[in-house]
Amino acid sequence: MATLKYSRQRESIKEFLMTRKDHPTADVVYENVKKIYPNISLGTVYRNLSLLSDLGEIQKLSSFGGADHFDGCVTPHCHFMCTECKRVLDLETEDVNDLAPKAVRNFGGKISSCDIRFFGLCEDCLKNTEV
Amino acid sequence: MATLKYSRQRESIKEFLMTRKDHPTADVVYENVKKIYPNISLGTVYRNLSLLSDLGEIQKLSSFGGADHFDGCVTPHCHFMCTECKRVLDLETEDVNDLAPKAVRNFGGKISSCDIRFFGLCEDCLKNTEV
DNA sequence: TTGGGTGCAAATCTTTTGCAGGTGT
DNA sequence: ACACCTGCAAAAGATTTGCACCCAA
Repeated sequence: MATLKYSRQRESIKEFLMTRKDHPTADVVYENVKKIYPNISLGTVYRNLSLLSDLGEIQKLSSFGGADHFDGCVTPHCHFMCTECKRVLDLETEDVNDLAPKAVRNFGGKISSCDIRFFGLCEDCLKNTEV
Repeated sequence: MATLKYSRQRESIKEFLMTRKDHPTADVVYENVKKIYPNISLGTVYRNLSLLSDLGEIQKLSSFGGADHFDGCVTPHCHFMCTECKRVLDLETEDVNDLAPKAVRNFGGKISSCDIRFFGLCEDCLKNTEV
């Protein structure tokens, strides 16, 4: 069995994610954790992001088109991606994450989670479009 | 300007997608269309899937973890992915796709679409688990 | 001591792209 | 004929993995 062992790299990766309000990609995590552990490798970052995600300590936001994004906040919440600047943001919503599964009809399987994503223009890009 | 020109390959790709209830990946599309046009290349499949998706004639379901899936049905509806067998299915639901955007609070941007995905065990995998 | 963790590099997988030649209009 | 489209292959981007060494328990 896989006994989890402490690693400063994993700790640092998780800490970094917690301090970020945006949702960095593995690459961005790598660049930043490298400031603390210059020898860390991208492979280690991927391995730990994947491990933390399996443990449910972080959330993996699979492909919004390009590279995966990672979210240090695991409370269910919706995400928004700007089709212009590609930024990924959190969204405040009523409790759609609870409601959505209840809207499902005629399904014999078992739903355990749901992921809601919105697309459109973020506030900044909307302003630029109006000009 | 890009004037659209007919191509039997594109036609065949779209036709194939319409006949499928599941949501094949580019690779599966390629393997199947090759039965009709043995010389078709994977690049052409990708180019046309991307083009059709831009035209709004098909729907691209970006990364459920691995390769993108494509859906010949463009009416808004939710999708489900089995965490066990990785199958992607359509789900019948109340009109959450209309409701979800209305649940958003304090957002200054403009939402133009939403994508709802459920995860869990499909009917078949649920049965196998119970055994 | 022992098995998990790491760095490095190579490999894999998915998708995109440049180019020369083919084809619809 | 002109512009778009195709096949092919190489390139690009993201992620995984094999291996020898390192380190926490």
